[in-house]
Amino acid sequence: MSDLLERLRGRGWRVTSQRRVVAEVLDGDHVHLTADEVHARAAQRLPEISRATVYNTLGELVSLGEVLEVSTDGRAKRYDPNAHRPHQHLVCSRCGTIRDVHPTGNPLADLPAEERFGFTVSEVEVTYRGVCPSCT
Amino acid sequence: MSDLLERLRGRGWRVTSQRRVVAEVLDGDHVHLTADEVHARAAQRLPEISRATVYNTLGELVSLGEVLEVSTDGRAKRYDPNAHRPHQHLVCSRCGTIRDVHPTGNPLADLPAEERFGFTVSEVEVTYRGVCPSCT
DNA sequence: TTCTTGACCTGGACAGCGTCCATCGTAGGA
DNA sequence: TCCTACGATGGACGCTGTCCAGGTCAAGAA
Repeated sequence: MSDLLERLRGRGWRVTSQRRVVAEVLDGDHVHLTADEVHARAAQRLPEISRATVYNTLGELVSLGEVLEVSTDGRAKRYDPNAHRPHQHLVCSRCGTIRDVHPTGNPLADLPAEERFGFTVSEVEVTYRGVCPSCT
Repeated sequence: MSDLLERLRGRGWRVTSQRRVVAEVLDGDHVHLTADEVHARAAQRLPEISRATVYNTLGELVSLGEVLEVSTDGRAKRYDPNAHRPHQHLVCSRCGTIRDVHPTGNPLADLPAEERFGFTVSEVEVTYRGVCPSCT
């Protein structure tokens, strides 16, 4: 994640303290924070950072393909920094915990032509649901 | 869908005109209405029906397993009356149209034990995304 | 280092979706 | 027909996300 800012600077991004803090908050594995959580953590380091800036920065990171948007519960969207390794999600139905998982096989191949209704299908998103060890 | 009301009455549901209208609106194939759309259509037949009642009724139908909740876009949830035949969804990224589809294979089997992190996995949700014929 | 400027940040207003609650109405059994 | 508990109403409220006018500052130029 440290070279993320360099990559963005190379694309003409102005590197500000706000953007740096948002990028730092989104570092790590199995990170799936809501915009509000990102804002709360960013505000610990930069108390005056505004909600609008967090939303803007997250939106930019998503358009640039550096962060994925995940909505597993129909409530707040979550932001997943693990955008460069394809993966799916495993969600606990009780507590909402999310893990990145790597299924075998290619679900795109499982959709026969006669089930495509003329669509040009380009993506598949798989969400596994169950109960995590702590909630069992 | 006509026996739905009978089934619900058998479970102790009080059948009111509001619940009947909501159930009727949700009849058909490839129906994926938002709560607001359900309310608008219900109000054509029963002008005084309230938003709260529509939300309550939809929530009850979901808990009873008669209707599925689908959130494909992170915005309003959609309600799918086709709850008794397992299926997945194909969504147009441009216009948002949703089709029910039936992939081959069993995605649950594609998640190896070492990728389950101790979860008891019980469900999979697959969303295919692409561009529909009208938007091409 | 200082200057300049346009991209960026801020805070608040606003909109969409959904929930809650006190009160009123009514389905369905006695 | 009457009673009553379950359901409907609608308005207030909360959360998530967007937009905007005005103030601020990163980074290149000199």
